[in-house]
Amino acid sequence: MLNRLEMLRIFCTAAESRSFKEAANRLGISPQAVTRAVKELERLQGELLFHRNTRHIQVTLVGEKFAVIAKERLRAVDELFQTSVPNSGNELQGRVRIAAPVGFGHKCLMPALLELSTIHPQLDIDLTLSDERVDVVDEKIDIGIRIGFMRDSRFIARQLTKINMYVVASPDLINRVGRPASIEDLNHLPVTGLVDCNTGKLWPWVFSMDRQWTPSITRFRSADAEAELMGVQNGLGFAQIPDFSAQDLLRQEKLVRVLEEVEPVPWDLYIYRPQRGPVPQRIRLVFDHLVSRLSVR
Amino acid sequence: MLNRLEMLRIFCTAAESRSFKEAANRLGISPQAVTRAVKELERLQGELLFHRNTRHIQVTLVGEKFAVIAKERLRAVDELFQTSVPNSGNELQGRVRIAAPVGFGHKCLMPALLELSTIHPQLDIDLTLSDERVDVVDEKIDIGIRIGFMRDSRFIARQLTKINMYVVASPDLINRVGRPASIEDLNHLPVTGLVDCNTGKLWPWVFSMDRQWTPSITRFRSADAEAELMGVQNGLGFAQIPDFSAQDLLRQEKLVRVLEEVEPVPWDLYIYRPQRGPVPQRIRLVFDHLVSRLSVR
DNA sequence: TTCACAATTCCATAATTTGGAATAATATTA
DNA sequence: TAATATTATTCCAAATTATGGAATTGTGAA
Repeated sequence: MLNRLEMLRIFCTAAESRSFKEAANRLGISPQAVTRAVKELERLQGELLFHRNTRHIQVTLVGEKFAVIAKERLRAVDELFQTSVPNSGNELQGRVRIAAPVGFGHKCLMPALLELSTIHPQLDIDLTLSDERVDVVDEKIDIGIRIGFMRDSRFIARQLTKINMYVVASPDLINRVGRPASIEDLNHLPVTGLVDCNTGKLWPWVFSMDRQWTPSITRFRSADAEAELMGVQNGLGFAQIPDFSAQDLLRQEKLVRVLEEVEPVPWDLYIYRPQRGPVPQRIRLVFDHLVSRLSVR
Repeated sequence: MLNRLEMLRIFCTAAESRSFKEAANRLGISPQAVTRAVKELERLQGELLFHRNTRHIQVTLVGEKFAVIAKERLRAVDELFQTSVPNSGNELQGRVRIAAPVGFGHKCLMPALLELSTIHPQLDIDLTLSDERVDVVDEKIDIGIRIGFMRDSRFIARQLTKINMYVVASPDLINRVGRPASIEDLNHLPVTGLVDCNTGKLWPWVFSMDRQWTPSITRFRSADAEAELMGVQNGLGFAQIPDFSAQDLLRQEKLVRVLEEVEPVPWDLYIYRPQRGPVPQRIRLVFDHLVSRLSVR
């Protein structure tokens, strides 16, 4: 008999996804496994939980109600396996190598890792922050975090959240030079730029309908996102910043969003690790901890 | 990785048992499976949940607290798979053949089956009540209930409860002839007897330290336990009766226990079904229902 | 000191799970 | 309208996990 807990987990994830394939990706399993789990659950419940065809899925009313209860109880059981602090067994000793984008690392990842280190002092976290494309296998990384696409079946990937890209500037700057009304206006306004370490060129800004705009003349540019952000805060120019970097400053009204109507579709943030095999407990522990902490947004 | 839900179930059952072997019997699994589940749970929790050696087990304090929470959450998840009344799918249509001892059938099994029929009107219960040894496979029985021993690996067996055997008589009879002070005294007192259908002879009475006593001269004898019980109630003689038959009459002081100090160790009551394989849903449903209703004592 | 019994470990076998490949269905695009 | 791309589903061979018998070890009772 299928693992009932996993069945519920799969069902709940599918209920929050636009397709079984998406649910499968989020869980790091195959689409067939999703189909099987949902079918078996429907058989046990004696009810259809999804209306579906090859083009889209729709939770039934029964399925929605069931999902609410199931998610809660699933969480309650999962807690039984997470709340306790394990003994310092050998399995939790050892290094965990993590790679993540710089900005995300500073803003979101470090708090989660500090929390983890408090709980598990014996873990040895080896964190590589880089905006370069890091290969998990070749660089001997245990866990990676990446923005964009995960079309590589070598990895178990889970989507953590969505990353929005905002165009922002300081209020002072906007008072001085006005707000851009279109993407083209950026050509005549001071902007900062983030340098792509791989190419030495500036990252293009992305907009809705796959439009792109690359700064040519910048007031400030750097490969260091932190430095760019400082420049933006100090009125050096407009910049396109991921929401996790900008949101606190936006909340404090130290930065202002512009060109909101042409914002691009959000990018996916993934956490991934090498293809399954015997995974050390400490890797799994860190992976699961990061999934749970970084998904809450 | 082990099935976490089953791990919890095994742990909770072990926490309520005097040995891992007993827990294994109750769950219809092997003792190795219990050992494995508990060890894995201890590894995940990083705590010892049992102090144990080959002679006895003791839940730790941590284990006790964990068991309380785990049991509740396990029940909540199990409910997800039980509360709904499934559609009248083909799988719940059909006959379920059950065999049980006569007395137990009348007293305990029928109420549970009536309840089940109310919930699932489409079930077709085929109940065979007999004190003969019924072979589940040969007689095409889906579910059997048996008192005594289940040393047959052909079956999935679960212990339901313990059956005590009481020597009882009516108060009137005791007033007339006195109480027996020893097993030997029974030779000089009126007794009733239950006839073994298989052999035509009287069932022996069983006592502590594996002592047995077989009535020779009886005031009344029958293969029908109900008739024997009526005889006992009406003062025809002493009888050895299982507790499920006697307990109501004892409570109402219509019968009185004697020779309590030589009562045998309780016998196990088992529910069993043929060895696992594809088991129809309705069989499983009835089996699980009976397990849950008949274990409560 | 011996014995009986149960927890645990090991290992071969059985059962289950898995994902690639194939098939069928469906919305989108040309 | 036909072709294409994508996804749900099914099938099947391979991989992985679960299982219980046998053996070992430990422990309380006789």
